[in-house]
Amino acid sequence: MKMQPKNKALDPSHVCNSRDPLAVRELLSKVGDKWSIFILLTLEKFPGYRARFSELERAIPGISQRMLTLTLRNLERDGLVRRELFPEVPPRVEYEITRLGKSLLQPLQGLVDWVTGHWEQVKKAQTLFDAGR
Amino acid sequence: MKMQPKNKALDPSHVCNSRDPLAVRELLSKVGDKWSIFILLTLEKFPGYRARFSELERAIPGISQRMLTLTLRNLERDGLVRRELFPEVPPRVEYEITRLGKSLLQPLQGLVDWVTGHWEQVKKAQTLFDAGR
DNA sequence: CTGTATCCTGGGCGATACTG
DNA sequence: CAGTATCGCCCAGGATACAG
Repeated sequence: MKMQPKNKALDPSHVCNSRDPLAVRELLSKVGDKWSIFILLTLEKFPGYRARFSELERAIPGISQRMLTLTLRNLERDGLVRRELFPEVPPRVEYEITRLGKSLLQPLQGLVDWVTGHWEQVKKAQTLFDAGR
Repeated sequence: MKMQPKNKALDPSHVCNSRDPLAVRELLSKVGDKWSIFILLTLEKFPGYRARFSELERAIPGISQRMLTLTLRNLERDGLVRRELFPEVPPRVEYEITRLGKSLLQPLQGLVDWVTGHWEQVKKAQTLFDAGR
């Protein structure tokens, strides 16, 4: 975490206090990575917000074993997901969204809704922009 | 965009239709990059949701000229930001959040609020996790 | 079944220099 | 002032093989 020098004369923090953005950026550096959203939204669809490793793997097309493990580990570390190991053979592991994780699902749903409602506009803006070179 | 094989027996899409996640992932691949959030949230603080290039540069500590240009260009392409060039010498350019962009600020504010309310818990979860190795 | 260990590549992004 | 061009580093993440 880097601290920027405090120069009152040049510091524009009276306009943008830059605390919110910093924290949100840190959140996005977690949940904004390639697979976290998929895992959270997929887990949400399972009964009891619970699924085992292999179920997630099948439910998320294109994810590699490696990235599923790593991303789940990060989500677990952030307290968004809980891991439960059943000592059987073959081993079974279940992942479940925590209360904290569920609380995050609501603002995320806000993004989902925005996309649903505005994606067309974005696409149109893009083609318009690209048309103008 | 890759299509997964359609095997009804194994396809768990009745559980997770995987359309929402795909669109949200695409959104996050834009707005979830290193600087977009900073620009949007910073622009929001300026009167009239407007600021010139150099103001943004000063208001966002650490951003390079290159990334400011590139990120602004992407936001403009997506229709989230409008660029206005005043043909003076020296040239002046102002950036303004569009209606579409403003509509995105609301779900983004949801994320900001979540961070504000839950960041402590995340940090605590992390130290707990790290303590257990 | 659920991971872990390596290797490898593409691209995001910073630093720097130059332009109208 | 507001860009564009070039170079180079780093690392997220894919492929593959192996392990408990």
